Amino acid sequence: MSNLSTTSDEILASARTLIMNGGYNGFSYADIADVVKIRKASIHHHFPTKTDLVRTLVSRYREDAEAAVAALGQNVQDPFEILKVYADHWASCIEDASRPFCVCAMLASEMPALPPEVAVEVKAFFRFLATWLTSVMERGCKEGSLRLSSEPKVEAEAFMASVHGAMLSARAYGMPDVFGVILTPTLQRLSPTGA
Amino acid sequence: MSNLSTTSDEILASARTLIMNGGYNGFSYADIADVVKIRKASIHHHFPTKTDLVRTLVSRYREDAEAAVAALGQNVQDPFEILKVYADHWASCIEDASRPFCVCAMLASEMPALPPEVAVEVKAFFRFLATWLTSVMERGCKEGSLRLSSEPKVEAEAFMASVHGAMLSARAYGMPDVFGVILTPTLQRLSPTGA
DNA sequence: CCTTACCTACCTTCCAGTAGGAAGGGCGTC
DNA sequence: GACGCCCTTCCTACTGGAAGGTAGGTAAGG
Repeated sequence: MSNLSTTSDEILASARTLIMNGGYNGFSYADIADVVKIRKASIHHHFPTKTDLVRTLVSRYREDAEAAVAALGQNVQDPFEILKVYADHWASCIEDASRPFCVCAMLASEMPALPPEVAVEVKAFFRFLATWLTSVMERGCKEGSLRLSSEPKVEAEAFMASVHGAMLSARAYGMPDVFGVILTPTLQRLSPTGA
Repeated sequence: MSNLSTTSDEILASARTLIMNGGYNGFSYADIADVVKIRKASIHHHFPTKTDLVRTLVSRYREDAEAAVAALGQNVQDPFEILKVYADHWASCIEDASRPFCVCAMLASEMPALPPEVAVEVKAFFRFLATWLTSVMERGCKEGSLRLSSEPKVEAEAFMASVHGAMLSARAYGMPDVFGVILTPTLQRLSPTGA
C-alpha cells in the first residue's frame, strides 16, 4: 500500500511541475511519459483522460493545502505570523524554483479554455483559500493582531490577489525576489505596529 | 493604405482574443482562420510563424498601451485619478467581457514555455507598465495627491500585482465584479483623504 | 483465475509550416 | 492604350510530427 501507488503519484507530481511551467495546454502525456519513464499508454491506465488526471491533481492539491493550513494553525497562533509564514512559503518556493507558481493560479488564468470538471476544482480551490484567509483576517481583527482597513473578506481577497499578482510579476521579470519586494509592504500594512 | 492592412489587423485582433481565452498554447492558426474567414495558409503569408505573430501582437499591444497612457496623462492630471481611471478601464473590460484579461498577464503566466522572442516582449511590457506606474506614484507623492507607505517603485509594483491578481480572481470565481471589490480598497488606501 | 500494471502497436485528429499556383492591381515601356 | 512584369494576397493541396486515446496482449501477485 505504501509505495504501490507510487507510479500514479509520480504521474501527478510530474504533471504538477509541467502545469506550473506551461499550463493545461502546455504539456502532453508524452511529456509525463518521458519524466516518469513509462509508456504513454500506461498513463491512461491510471488516468483514462487528461481531464481525469488534472481534476484529480487539483482536487488533491486542495486537500494537501487544507491539511497544510490546518497544521499551520496548530503551530502558529498569531494571525499576522500566519500570513507571514504563508507568504514566506511562496517566497522560498519561487526563490529556489522548486514550485515557482501556484498550480491553481496557473489554471485560473486559462479558466475559459479548461474542461468544466477541472474549472470546478480550480474554483473550489480559490474559494477554500479565500475562506481560510478570511477566517485569519477575522481573528486577527478581533485579537488586534491585524490592522484591517476593510472587511475581513475583502482584505482576504486583496491579500490573495497580491500574492498571485506578485507571483506573476516575479515570473514576468524573471526575478524571484520581486515576490518578496511586493509582499513585504503588503504585510507591513497589515501589521498592528506598522513595521 | 487605410484598410489595405485590414486582414493582418484582423488576424492580430482575433489572436489577441484567443490568447486572452487560453494563452499561447490555447489557440491555433485554424482557430484564427475560422474567425477571420481566411485559409490557414494565408495567415502564414502575413506572419510566417506563430512566434512572429505573437511577438508582433505583444509589441503592438505595448505601443498601444504607451499611446493610451500618454493620452490619459493629457486628459487627467491628478495622479490618484489616473490610477482610478486605469482600474476602471479594466473593471469595465472585465465586466462586459470585451477584454476579460490582459494579454501580457496571460502570457507572463506561461513565461517558461514561451518562445524567447515572445518572452522578451512580455518582459518589456511589464517594465513599461511598472515604469509608468512608478512615475505616477512619484508625482502623486510629491503633489500630495497620493498617500504612499513605501517607495514609489514598490507601490507601483504592488499596485500592478493587485490589478493582475484581481483579474485572476475575477476569472477564477467567474464573477467580474470581484475585480472592483479588490481594487476599491486598494485605491482607497492610496487616497490622501482615505476615502 | 482474476486483477493490476504495464507494454507494443495503432488510430484519428489536429498542429505548424511548405510548395506552388491563380487572381488582380500598379506601373513602366513601346 | 495595350502589353508585359512584378508584387501582393489568397488559395488548394500537402507534409511530418505530435496530440489524446484505444485495442489487445503479457507478466506478476494474491
